[in-house]
Amino acid sequence: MAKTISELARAGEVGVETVRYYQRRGLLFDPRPGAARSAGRRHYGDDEVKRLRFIRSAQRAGFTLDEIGDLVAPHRTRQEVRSMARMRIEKLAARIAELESARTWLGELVAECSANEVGPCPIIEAFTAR
Amino acid sequence: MAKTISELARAGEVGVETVRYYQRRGLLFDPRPGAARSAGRRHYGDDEVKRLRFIRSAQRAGFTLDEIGDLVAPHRTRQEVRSMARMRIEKLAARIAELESARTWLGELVAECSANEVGPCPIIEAFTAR
DNA sequence: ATTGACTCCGTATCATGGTACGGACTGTAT
DNA sequence: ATACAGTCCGTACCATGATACGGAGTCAAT
Repeated sequence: MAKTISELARAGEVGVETVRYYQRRGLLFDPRPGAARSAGRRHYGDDEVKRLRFIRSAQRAGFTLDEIGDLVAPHRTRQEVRSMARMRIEKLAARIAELESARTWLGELVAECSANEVGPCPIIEAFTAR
Repeated sequence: MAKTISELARAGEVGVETVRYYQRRGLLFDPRPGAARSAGRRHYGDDEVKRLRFIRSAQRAGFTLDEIGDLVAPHRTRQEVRSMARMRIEKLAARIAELESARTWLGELVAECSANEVGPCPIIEAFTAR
């Protein structure tokens, strides 16, 4: 239950320096007031692991650390949080569409390039100018 | 046909400073040898526009500028270019899957949070630790 | 009791992709 | 001919998200 910083880091699949960085940014609880410390060492519980994992999930969803800071701010209402989540969902949809069209584009270039082996590569043709 | 830098930038939908940055990085042809210059001013043609647009497309597909530099390097073969493209397609697929699962995750949190208006917000619950 | 791993803290550095600034100069319109 | 916008060049700065470093202290096993 009581973890050291490196155990917390491992549990969250990040580096120790990253945990410390998140603490500096105020994203992770930093038990300064001596409460959960002993001899200068901090100790962390499952709540911290949970929060660290939340941060990573939110990052994967494309939230920036600033936005995550906003999200976990003390006085956020359910309405506010939901609206942030919904905005992110929209941006995700847009980004997914963009990546999908990029994938299609690249796929076409590859197919075209593989089709005939002679002449200039169509992919390379796509950016001629030397 | 013969464009100034700001016309090139507009055509590629980037800022002038960005064009200059790409030149510094060797991604865009920089007509230093006086050829396509007059009185210290550079001039650009459609080939440059094409290349600039290619760079932007490649970026949208997730290539880094370094990778794009590799891609447009002088002695790239068709095979090499195709293999880089295929690798990128795989990463795109992975990234798309990740974003889709993030979207699902967020969608579920929002639905859950909207379902009942009482008690703690499930989204906020997802990151408890203060 | 000594060693080796870990912790804490502050500060510095990195990678990526730009954006901004200041000064000198120049093309174009009036 | 003068003003104004645009250009060139070098260098500096920005945001984002880490990662590294050095020195001092400390815990835990041998």
